[in-house]
Amino acid sequence: MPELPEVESVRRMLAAQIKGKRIFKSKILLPRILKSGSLAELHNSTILGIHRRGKYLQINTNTPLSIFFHLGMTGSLLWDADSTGMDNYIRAWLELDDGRVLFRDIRTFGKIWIRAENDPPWSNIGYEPFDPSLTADVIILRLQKRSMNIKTVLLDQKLIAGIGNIYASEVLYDTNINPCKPAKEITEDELTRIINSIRVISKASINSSGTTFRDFRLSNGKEGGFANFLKVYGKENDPCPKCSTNIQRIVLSQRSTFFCPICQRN
DNA sequence: CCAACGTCCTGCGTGC
DNA sequence: TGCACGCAGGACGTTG
Repeated sequence: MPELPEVESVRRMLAAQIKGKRIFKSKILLPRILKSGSLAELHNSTILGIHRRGKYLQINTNTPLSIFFHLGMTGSLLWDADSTGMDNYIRAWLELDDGRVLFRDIRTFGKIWIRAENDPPWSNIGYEPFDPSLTADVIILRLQKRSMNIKTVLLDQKLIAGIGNIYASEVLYDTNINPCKPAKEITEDELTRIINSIRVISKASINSSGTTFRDFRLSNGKEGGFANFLKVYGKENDPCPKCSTNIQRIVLSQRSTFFCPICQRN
């Protein structure tokens, strides 16, 4: 489940692999992943850069059009220099000067859009976690309108962009906040701690090239290293690193949620 | 506006 | 051993 650190890790590696190169050809193997436009519109254009917004990636070209990607659950963008990466899960590819970018996606929740550079597919997307203008005081009023538990609200991309199921659990564990706590009861001080923790954990994860829990791969096909540093996600019945109580797994809004019942009592 | 829940999809783990 | 089934979840659509 590529979240902000995973998408950012892909962005950095892929940028080094494809920046400045020309798109000669392309192929969509699974048409329903293409949500707007046509890759053919980008043939003979040059890749100028690659950007991230939340969990979205945007490849900018020397035309008014960009290619936007969302990796969904199991999507990956792979740099395939020697044409050895083709398999049954490749859903699209771009042929560049000296290799291919493969869009590989097992569960096919990923999406591609060809749209104007300044007309992205996201709407009402929330703050970037590293945006300095994101402070507790600017979103506390919106939080206080939500009766839903804080863990589920952290997954809402319209509030803060980029948090997914893994980091929502990790951040609340780091801040000793119970995932079931109604968002409206979160204090401004707690929200400040949450924002800070999102930044610290995201940065640490990016430094390890993200979390490979099962399917995530970097654009060179390798796994991210942050799974070794997860404290609670996927750790049901393992001892809490802080107090040794068994980590619990519960389901909130149909999503697995992991927490320490002692450290995160409140 | 918000919440609840279904939908999409395929590999894998479980249980009979 | 083999097969059926349920689970995993990001974003969005529908319903209330």
